[in-house]
Amino acid sequence: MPGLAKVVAGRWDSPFMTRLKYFVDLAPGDIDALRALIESESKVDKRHDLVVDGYEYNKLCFVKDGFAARYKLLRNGKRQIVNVLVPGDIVGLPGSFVDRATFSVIALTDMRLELCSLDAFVAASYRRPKFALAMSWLAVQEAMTYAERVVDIGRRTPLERVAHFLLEIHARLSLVGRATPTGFDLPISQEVMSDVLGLSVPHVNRMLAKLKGEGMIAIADRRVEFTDAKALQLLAHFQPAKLSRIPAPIQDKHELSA
Amino acid sequence: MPGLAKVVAGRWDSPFMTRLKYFVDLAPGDIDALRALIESESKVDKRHDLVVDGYEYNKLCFVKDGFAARYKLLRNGKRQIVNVLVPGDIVGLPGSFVDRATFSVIALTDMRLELCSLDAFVAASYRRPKFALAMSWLAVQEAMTYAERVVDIGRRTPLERVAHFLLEIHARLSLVGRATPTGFDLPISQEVMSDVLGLSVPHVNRMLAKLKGEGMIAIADRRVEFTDAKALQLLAHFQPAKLSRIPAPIQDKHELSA
DNA sequence: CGAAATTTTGATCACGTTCAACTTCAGTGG
DNA sequence: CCACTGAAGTTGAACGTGATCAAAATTTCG
Repeated sequence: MPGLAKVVAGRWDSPFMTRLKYFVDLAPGDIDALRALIESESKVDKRHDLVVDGYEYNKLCFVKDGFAARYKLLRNGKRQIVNVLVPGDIVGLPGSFVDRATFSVIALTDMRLELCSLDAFVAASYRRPKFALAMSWLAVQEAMTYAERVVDIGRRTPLERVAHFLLEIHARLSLVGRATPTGFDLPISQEVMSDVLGLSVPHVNRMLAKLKGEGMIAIADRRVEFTDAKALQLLAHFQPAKLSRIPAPIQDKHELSA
Repeated sequence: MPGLAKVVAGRWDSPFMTRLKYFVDLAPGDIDALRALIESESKVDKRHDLVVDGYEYNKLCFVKDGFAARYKLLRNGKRQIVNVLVPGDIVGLPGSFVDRATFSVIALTDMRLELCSLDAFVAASYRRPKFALAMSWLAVQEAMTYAERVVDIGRRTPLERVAHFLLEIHARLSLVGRATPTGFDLPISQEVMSDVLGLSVPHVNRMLAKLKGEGMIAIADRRVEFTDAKALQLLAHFQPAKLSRIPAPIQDKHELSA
């Protein structure tokens, strides 16, 4: 709703598609097939659940717009968010691959989604193995995101954690064209951040204040600007991982598209 | 070397294969093709590196025997282990899917490995899409393991963490037949455990002592026995996630094997 | 405008780290 | 057989960080 991203979109501007193109060659036929998998679009309002812990869920559900959080609620009332979903991410990864989802997903903002059933995707994968390979790559990326968060929470100081988180979100938003080189909109509360980083709300607040005080970031109106990206990266020890490309099948060269 | 596991193996007893069978139907032809992908076997001694952070690595490398740890070393000297690899796990997941590995892997015990190049696997996947789908499922499982660890470290108490870790390893070893219903061999030091759980060594020691004191576990000679599995599961809030099966392609029914 | 959510600040305190010493045990050579 | 060595496990004391609780300030939204 806020007039932030003026995405000069093509007819079918899907952040998911944008993400795919970084590591897989998609022939026109592939793109059409992928498009055909999208059953429908839907909107979900802020604060509404997308997936509930313990229920079956079998949609892939690509995020077209908005933010969401994948989390687990513990019986002591505490909540841990394992990942913040941004445009291009898949809601049902990993939830749709198990009998009963073990994590819930909640919308942090109003969202636009593209629905796709996992069964349909798998069926398509048998005809186009490339799709299944792409799913492997996506799942690997998901795993790496989590692994990095484990390091964050386990062994980095609270200040480093906050810095690392901001850099990670920025990198992921950049991939789908939702960030400028030095800043991005971050429409999430500090409470959410604290549940991502395993800290208390007051402490997140203090760490953010410290980053501001040291001139590394500026926050205004839920927009983050890196005022000293170099220092921030040094502090957070941030090293973005780049997925390798999926090798093409060894066959007729002339079949490959430009 | 310690004469603990007398694996009465078949001709080709691969824990990796065992794991696959839980979620994918493998026809005899599939099994042969998979077998053909194994280039060679190799051994790695305890304390030796399998993957080094920052280097290219393009093998999948299935663990046949032994334990390893995937970790990251921070510049302050701290180490965070993001996952303990057990038989049936894949060393190169996710390391081989990125330009340069962002995590290192070290052998915690002497190991036996089955080598398989990622390129060969991908090539095979184009002919047998089922392989690529299986890889997706495996990567998803890896992601879920990490997600659970994030919850562990972020919001569970140290006592719960230790309990949860023991239950998780037990569940994973059970899947590949390396555990009894109530116990398993855990040939890793408390220092390793502390780096998995984001705790200090003395504190891990205290928590283990507490679990023993409350009669939930018994440890002797690097073997863990659950003396009160019920209480342990309650404490850790352990809920094992079960992968769904990969749907078969929609075609001639008679092609399916028993 | 009123109500609710969020951000900010402060004071206190418990938990888990840190550091150190000591024990235990396996392996090794005198 | 027993000292020597190094790795791993155990215990204790002191300290500091970040949680907790509480309250105020600020913003958002119905």
